[in-house]
Amino acid sequence: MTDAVETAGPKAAPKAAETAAATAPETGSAAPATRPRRGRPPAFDRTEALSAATRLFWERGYEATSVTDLTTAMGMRPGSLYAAFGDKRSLFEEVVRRYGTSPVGAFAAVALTEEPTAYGAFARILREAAAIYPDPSHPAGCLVISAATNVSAQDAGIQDHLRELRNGNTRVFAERLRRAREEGELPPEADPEALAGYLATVIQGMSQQARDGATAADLARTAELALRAWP
Amino acid sequence: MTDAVETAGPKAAPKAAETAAATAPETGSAAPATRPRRGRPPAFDRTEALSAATRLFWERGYEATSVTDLTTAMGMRPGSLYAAFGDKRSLFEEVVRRYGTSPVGAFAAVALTEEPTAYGAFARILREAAAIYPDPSHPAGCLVISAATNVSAQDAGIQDHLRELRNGNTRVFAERLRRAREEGELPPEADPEALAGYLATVIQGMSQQARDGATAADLARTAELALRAWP
DNA sequence: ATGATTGTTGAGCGACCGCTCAAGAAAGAA
DNA sequence: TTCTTTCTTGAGCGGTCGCTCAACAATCAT
Repeated sequence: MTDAVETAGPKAAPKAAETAAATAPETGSAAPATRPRRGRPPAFDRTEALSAATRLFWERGYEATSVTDLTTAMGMRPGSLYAAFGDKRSLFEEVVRRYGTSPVGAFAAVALTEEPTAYGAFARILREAAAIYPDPSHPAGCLVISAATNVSAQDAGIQDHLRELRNGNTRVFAERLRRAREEGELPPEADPEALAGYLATVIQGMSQQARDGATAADLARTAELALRAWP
Repeated sequence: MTDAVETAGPKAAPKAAETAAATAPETGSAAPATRPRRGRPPAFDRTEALSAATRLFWERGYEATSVTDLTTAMGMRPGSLYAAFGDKRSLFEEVVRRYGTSPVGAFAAVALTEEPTAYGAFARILREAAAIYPDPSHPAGCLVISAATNVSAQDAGIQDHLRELRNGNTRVFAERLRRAREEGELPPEADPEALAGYLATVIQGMSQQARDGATAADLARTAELALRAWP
């Protein structure tokens, strides 16, 4: 349950960060690029560091994860972290962006594009959620759903950001269901918005259930029951 | 969605607090009690203070609510708060206990005891959740579901406490559904545990949806769709 | 009156928060 | 080599965290 529509658009260079991104936009063409950078090379692997940060934010949430927690898990001192990622908030946003393009974070969008029917797509989404959310190879549930539910007033923007991602997903659901009704897959009296809200509700509930210890088998049964509401 | 079975049992006097509780267990019988206390009377109304604390914890969660936030909203200085309620954690636990006995927090337990059929009980629970969770007279959603989802390692106990309340409710759901199957209301092939998990999932999802801005009308449609999965 | 009891107050404790910065280290460029 | 560039390091900034405490205030008991 995360961004179904990946907005890799403007981005408006935050301030720092984004140093190890560009591989070779200049330098002619043929060579496989990766011309050695200029100064001292970083002592950390950016991808691994982001994975460690993702794990922490996913497990505890934004505010409950301190910069000390992050530097310890990422194996770097505060100065390096701030030079590489900007500030805590920018790091979190980069984590969320990366999560949205990962298999675990983008499974819903993938199912929507790959499945020919709406029912096929949403059945697959619910069943994959049941398998992914309690998977022990990562923290339980969905990062976008659970990482910024308890925030103080000064970090309300983070909460709003994730909320907008969630509500955006629900809108994408509704869009797909409207199309299904137009194409005759759903009966004319079906209510796409209501069905989208229901499916989002079940998915978000499944994330919470996984965090409360529900197993993949538990959630699979929930998914099958949820599908019985299909018009 | 909170404690369906109210455990007003042992309690084991925390440390401080509980001062304004006993009204008149001694002093004979007839008089309407409330014999004046001994020392200086409190300058605050305990119920009002708890309501203010409840609102804050409900809205932002346990860790995101600071003691400064609490003292400001409750109209008292730190010393008074600690003398009256113990510490922040004890205050939160008292808030949760009180929430569990309030109409908003106990509606599920009430429906389970008042409705003769399981379907009647769970239909009422879903419909009342749809009306209560987005009610603007209090913070959105359910305090037990959303007040301790993001906590640091040192407050994991709070998270565990609320999780146990949630899972306890699911067990009460399953118990009611097992009875319904035994009594023939549900077919023999029905799976009470699975149905309980599904209903808990929908309810927890509805709480999240309410916090994301879903209206009572939105959630009412979700509730009706969810009920279509009933065996 | 005086003492006992209970509650309020304001100052402030140690710990941790997010974050910064001068100094040093490791690389390519000259 | 020396310069420039990039990254790391360790110390530590101001601020907020949860919480405590001595002094004072308001009530009942005597």
